[in-house]
Amino acid sequence: MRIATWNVNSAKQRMPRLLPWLAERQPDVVCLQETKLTDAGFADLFDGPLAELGYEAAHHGQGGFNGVALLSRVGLADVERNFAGQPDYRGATEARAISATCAGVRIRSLYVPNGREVSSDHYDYKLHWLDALADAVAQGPSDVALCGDMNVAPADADVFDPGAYIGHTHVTAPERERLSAFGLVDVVRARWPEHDRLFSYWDYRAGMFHQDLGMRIDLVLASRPVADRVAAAWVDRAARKGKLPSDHAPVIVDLDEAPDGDIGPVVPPPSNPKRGGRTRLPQSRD
DNA sequence: ATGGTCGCAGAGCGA
Repeated sequence: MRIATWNVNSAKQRMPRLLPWLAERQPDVVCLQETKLTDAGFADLFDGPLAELGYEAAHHGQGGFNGVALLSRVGLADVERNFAGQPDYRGATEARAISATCAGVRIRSLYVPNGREVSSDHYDYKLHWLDALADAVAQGPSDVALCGDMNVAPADADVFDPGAYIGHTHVTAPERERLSAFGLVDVVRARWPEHDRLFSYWDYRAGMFHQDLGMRIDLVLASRPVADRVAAAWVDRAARKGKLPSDHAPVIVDLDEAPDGDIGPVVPPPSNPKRGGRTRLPQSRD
């Protein structure tokens, strides 16, 4: 099963990139963020084309800002908008989370609040939002993947220059502690532990993408049973190139088949016949 | 090239 997550920065503007990308990459489950559409607006634009490509879709939007969606061609059960205990911002619930069960995995498409400035009310909102999400995830099923724009770079290797971010959001200890507190596996980092160029977001301004001056803030955080199935995990940089790109690239994760509980106990292989003494490798006799 | 990137909205703000 292939899972992808992509902050598209307006699904309407990204439609000419998104639909061909789906056809090319063939993800089974797609988490979208920043659709910037109402549910009706998303349905009008995407229901037809997505059905054509074989996807069911669930969208949670408000129009203008935020907006998240889940696309699936392997089932989309128990769709949940927001999450239990999700905090409001200045009295309003924002469209930043949608969840569903797809092929046995609880998938959450998340757009974590930006935080704007350290010591702003938006930063406090971000930390509370992550705390509440951790509580909700802890109450949920054991096979889970949090996918989306976390607006936190987990480590210094996840920004192009740690010095450039001193005093900024996305890299502070409280934000990073919130990510760790999920107790989940950052599957792209786990797959590429030494890489320092795994960025998923580059500012549109000043040729940042061209110079590869980015951040890795789009993550797939998986519970151990799901992380143990990861066969591939990568950032699809090609989707950030060319005309009318989002400022984020998609993250793609391939999972092997879930272990099947119905096949019974594994039968041990027959033991090797005794040969008397140590087994020897074939010797060349030239 | 006297701007500087987008998107939403239809001015300035959010990212």
